[in-house]
Amino acid sequence: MNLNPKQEEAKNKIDWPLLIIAWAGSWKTATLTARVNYMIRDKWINQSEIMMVTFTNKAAWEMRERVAKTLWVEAPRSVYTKANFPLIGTFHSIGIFVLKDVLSRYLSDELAIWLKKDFVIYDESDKLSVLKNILKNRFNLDEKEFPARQIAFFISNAKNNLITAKWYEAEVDSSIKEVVYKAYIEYEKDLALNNAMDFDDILVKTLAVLRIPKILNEYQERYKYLMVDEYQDTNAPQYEIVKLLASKYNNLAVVWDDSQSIYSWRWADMRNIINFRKDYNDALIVKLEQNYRSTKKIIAWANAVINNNKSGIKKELWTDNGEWEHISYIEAPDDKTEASIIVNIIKNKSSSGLPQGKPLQCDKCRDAPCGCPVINNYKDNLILYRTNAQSRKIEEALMIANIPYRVIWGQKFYDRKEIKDLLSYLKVIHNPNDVIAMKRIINTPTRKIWAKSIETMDNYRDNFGLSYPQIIENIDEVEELNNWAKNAIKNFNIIFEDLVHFSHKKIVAELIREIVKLTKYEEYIWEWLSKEEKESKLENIDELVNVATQYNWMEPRESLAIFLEEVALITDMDKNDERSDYVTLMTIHTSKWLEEKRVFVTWLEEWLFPSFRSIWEQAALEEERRLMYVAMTRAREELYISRAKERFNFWDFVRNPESRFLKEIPLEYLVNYDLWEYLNKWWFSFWTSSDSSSDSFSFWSTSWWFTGKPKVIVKANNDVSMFARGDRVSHPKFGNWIITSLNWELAEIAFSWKWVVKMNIKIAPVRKV
DNA sequence: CTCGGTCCTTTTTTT
DNA sequence: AAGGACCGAG
Repeated sequence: MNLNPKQEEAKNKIDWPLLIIAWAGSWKTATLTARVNYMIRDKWINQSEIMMVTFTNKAAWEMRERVAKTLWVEAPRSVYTKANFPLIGTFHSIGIFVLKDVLSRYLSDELAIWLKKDFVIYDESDKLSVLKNILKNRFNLDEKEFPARQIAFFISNAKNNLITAKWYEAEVDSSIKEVVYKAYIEYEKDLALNNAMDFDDILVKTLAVLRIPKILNEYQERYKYLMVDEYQDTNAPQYEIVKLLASKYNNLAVVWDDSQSIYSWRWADMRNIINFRKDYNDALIVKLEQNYRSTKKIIAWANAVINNNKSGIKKELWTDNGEWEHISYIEAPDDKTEASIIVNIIKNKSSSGLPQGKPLQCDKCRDAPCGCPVINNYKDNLILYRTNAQSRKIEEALMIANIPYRVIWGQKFYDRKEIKDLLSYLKVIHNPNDVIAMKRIINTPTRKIWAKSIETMDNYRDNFGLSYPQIIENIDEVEELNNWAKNAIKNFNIIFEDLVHFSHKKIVAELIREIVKLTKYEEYIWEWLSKEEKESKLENIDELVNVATQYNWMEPRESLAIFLEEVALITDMDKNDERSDYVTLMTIHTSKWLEEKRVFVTWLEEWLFPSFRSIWEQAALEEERRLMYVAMTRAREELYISRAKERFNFWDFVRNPESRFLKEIPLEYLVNYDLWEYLNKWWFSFWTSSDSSSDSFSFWSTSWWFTGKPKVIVKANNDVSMFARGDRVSHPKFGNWIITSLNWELAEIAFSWKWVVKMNIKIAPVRKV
């Protein structure tokens, strides 16, 4: 790929502070790749002296891929690979990398942190259960008055502003902060006792370690060339980390775009750029303003919207691309119609659904529209919304139309009970001090170790400073427990020790299987679930094993440790998809790293987008507007924006005025979608397509997690006479419903008391309960 | 006291 | 979907 002069300039300045202002679609990733390649191939810089920080793991993966390609080597699978290759990862993964390295070479005392090498990472729910325990059992506080979530928020806020528990006292100015202060101290104690870190700690501890001159010096010498992408979304600890690392050689390049800063709620601080300018007042500034992604009309629109923001640099994004299609505005009467219209547009524009599936794709079109009669795939469509919960209506419409899709959620897969259970086993095997994990699994599956026994052990732990494994091993000494309880605990210990033993011999994938076997986890699932749920849980377990096989090439205990670390940071969106043909749905936040040929931006109503939480405050509102800008600039060729006059939201029907962002868009390119003509067609096709004669009709479900493979839940062919009005039916996706009306095959099914959905009961994957 | 079943609530955005 | 509250059975 040829770089333009600006990109070339950014590529060549490698031994000087550099600020790359790179606006949406300016091929900054390509520029960064070229820059790394230039360092290595032209300037003979040692590969392992280069560090690049990305915002997501997905971006890191892609970056490693791209860099590897230009170097003709295979891309390392993770940050941890010891090969001679640049270190490319997120702040969090690099932080863990640093901590592990340092902890293996120094004693914790020297580092002035309590962390030990086998630390674990607590996710949001682990964090909450630690806090709940503190608030309820130690402080005896009412959860309504002092919700754990809120306390967690304050603590997180403190950490990200680099305020330690000890120093928090100065912040106390209200009764809630009084509680926060006390809880913060206890919380830190608990983490230390469990050798655990939360997400914020990863950054804070990394910074703490780098503040030790000797260690800082080591790292400065090791990584002399630094690059930070998405610099506008860095927070205080991240800023400090970068500043320290770069302070010796000053070879720091940051990529920045204030119009795409959408993470202030995670304490991203836009002022970091001001600090950067102060720290490096001689930095070279390069502006990449040419957009290679979108059509002229889309760019003009996006510019118009973003320039309504008072703060930030004025955007002068431009492009050489053609004008192409107008942008369409869909103003639907209600949310169901909104979803139907979108789905129908996709259906009409896609050739993938055709029975004989024509050969797809013109090679030229991959990079830019070439004017050929382009054939469209489902995968060319990206549907965006403000919050995860908004995917539902669109999913329904897609299911009815039999279009494969996948929903990308932030985390989800690792939030599922069965996955958390199995991971907790792994965590306890890895680090027996992990109390949260221990408590989760000690009685899962049920082995009659009840709350009372656990409470007793907790007391021992608190009063004598013993760890759970120590207590369990010497359970006979615990006087408060009767023999019956002791035996239950001993039985657990037998399994546990077997597993620990096993973990030294076999890799983590096999260890997971062994856990399922020894704990009789399948039987446990068997007992309390319906068939579909059970199957999906078993599939999830298989998938977990599948993911774990990536670590097969390592030593057993190493595979366990690294698997756990990566799992803590991985989210749903990080997994590479296999380019199968499906429509993708996700939040705008998640979409930041990608682009698509045809993009739909939905729910453009006041209160929803911009969110009702943001409209009262200028700064928050401007962030919502940036979000709109990000959404629009994802589109390469076609952009649709939609709203519904009435919709079901927050458990009620609401009518909100159109979003202010709509009014900020210049009318000249706007086309109103022809609703009425279209609606007639749609209803017609809707009823005929759900005709019972289509035997091969199958429902595609969400398979938002890991594999990215859409899969068939049910090819239903129900006996309609089985159903009657008033029946309760269960749907694998939507749960239990009630049939409120039934007209031949067409049923109206109610979820809660107000929300009614029509579906064809013969083919819908429902069954009677 | 201890357990297990049922009903109710939850939801901004994610490393 | 899953944790918490609540209640009835043992």
